[in-house]
Amino acid sequence: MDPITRRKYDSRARVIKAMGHGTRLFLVDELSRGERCVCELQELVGADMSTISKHLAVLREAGIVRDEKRGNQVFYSLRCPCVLNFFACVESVMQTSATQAVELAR
Amino acid sequence: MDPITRRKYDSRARVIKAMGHGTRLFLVDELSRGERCVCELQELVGADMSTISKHLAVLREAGIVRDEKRGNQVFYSLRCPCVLNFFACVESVMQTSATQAVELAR
DNA sequence: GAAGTATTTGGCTATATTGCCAAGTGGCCA
DNA sequence: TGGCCACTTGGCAATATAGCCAAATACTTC
Repeated sequence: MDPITRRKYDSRARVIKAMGHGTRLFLVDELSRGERCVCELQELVGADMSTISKHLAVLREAGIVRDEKRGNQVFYSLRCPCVLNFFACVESVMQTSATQAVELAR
Repeated sequence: MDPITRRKYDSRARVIKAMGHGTRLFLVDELSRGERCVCELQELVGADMSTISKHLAVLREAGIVRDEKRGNQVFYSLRCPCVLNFFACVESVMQTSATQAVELAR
């Protein structure tokens, strides 16, 4: 694989990788219902606020979410709602795996 | 987040995470054009065969690809082609980021 | 300006991932 | 059986990631 191609796939992978974490996937799912401030998200996840902030930074740097400061709060929202399409596909991957596991067990 | 919910998002994330690597993304893209044996993929990527094999194992364990041994070769193919939909979304995320970067620079 | 709230950043340790080499496995053919 | 080929597995070192605490920043309100 030549360096140009490699870079192309690496940069695409960076976006996907940003979604590849349980907490961040949850954050994306929650943001699909509308913008949320960090403290609301922290409440929902139940981790340290610094942890949530760092996860949100990963999503922001990947271009998946946008942040907007209002007063002393920061509101996050989805920038590309198409990432929600991942969920359906993931479900079908897991479904297929489960189905095959059952069939193998017979 | 309660343990059940956490597990749900963690297992979904595992599938997405499997795609979150440049080489694996390339493998998926290549497999979208049809089944390939490990040595063909190795040729294309240009890494050690053991490295390719391990990447394929990650994709297989995530349920994204299937392997089939024929003779002394192992052929891999996509099990859930819906993962290809990720590409279009990733492009649009990167497009949006790039657009915004340009606008901020003005 | 001081104090309070919301968030980010720095720094650290624990853990996970990556990629190579070497060794093991299984099928094919002489 | 012996050797070869395709592939997987084990093991290791380098690097990246996760999550906590503490400290810094930013905004608001008094």
